[in-house]
Amino acid sequence: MKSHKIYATDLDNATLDQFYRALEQDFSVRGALMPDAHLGYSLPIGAVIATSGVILPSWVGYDIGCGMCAVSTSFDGDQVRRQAKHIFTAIYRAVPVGFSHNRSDTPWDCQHIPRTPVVDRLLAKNGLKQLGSLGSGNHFIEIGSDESQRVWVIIHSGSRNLGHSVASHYMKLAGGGKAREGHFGFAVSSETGCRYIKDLNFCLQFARQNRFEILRRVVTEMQQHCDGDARWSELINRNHNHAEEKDGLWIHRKGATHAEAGMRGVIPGNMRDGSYIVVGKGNPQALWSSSHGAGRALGRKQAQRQISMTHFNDSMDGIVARIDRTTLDEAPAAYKNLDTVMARQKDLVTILHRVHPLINIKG
DNA sequence: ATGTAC
Repeated sequence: MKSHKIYATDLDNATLDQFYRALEQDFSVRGALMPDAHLGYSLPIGAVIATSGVILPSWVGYDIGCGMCAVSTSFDGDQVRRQAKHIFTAIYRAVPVGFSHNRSDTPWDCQHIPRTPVVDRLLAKNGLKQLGSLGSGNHFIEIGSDESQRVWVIIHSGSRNLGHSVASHYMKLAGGGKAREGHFGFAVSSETGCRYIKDLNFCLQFARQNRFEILRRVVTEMQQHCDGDARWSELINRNHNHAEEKDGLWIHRKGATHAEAGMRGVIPGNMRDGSYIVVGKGNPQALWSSSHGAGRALGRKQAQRQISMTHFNDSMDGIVARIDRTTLDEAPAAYKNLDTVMARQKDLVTILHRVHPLINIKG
């Protein structure tokens, strides 16, 4: 078996099998499985695999560049608490959530960023309308307060339909039509491989710009109700779905955060327990990575069946959030314990701050 | 993960 390190302790066989099947591929060199790992398609969520000369769209996934932004602010926590319901309502007016996007294009100077006609077509269609939209599922906006009562704004979102369309396009190309299940990739020096890498990198920038735009809108809305601003120069941005070249290998991270020594990151838990702001240790055994969250304890359907609305309501006491049947599969009880996950990755990241939610926005 | 069509 090739060199690998597993940081998860409660893995099911299906997830472990999926990881080993990926690692067995000829082009796989080394692997790591983060403490929040669970079953995905082709590669588990929370897996990191280094390959030699091959890049696989299915190992990056559909939401290319999905990730986190966080910024601390000069807002006063008590004022935010008092205005929380107003801010909550204002954000839902300013940021499209779920499947929706903006009515008009969001300005973005992206002419200089390389891309192929695949991306150009999507931009000409409605790509720029998607900038500043949140999406659905586990994507969220969190306004919270840390151990020093400092207010943070944290965003989890990705490359929306643009990234999804790019990913689908290249997965079909790689798999000859059957995109999802196999370990189909491109030689990185092939023409198609170069095209995928170019569009992948564009999508990483697009996802980052999407989070910036959401952050800008959230802070603008907060300023209608409170005094303060973001400390923009200290903005953190980390994506957890990408592939990047390092020392001649292609490192695929699918639901895993890049965590080089000194690199800051954000590890979200759930809508009640909030998020950790961390700094990487650059652990080579973990392929310079950490978890991307707490990980799900229950699948979405299972969560909808098992968790009662009463329990969900009670567990969210004191936090302004959308608490109804549409967000039940995002209830705190659907996720693993965040502190257990953090304990398993103490050799991967150092904790800088703990942010507890005041307001949570979901699609 | 994504809206609306291989």
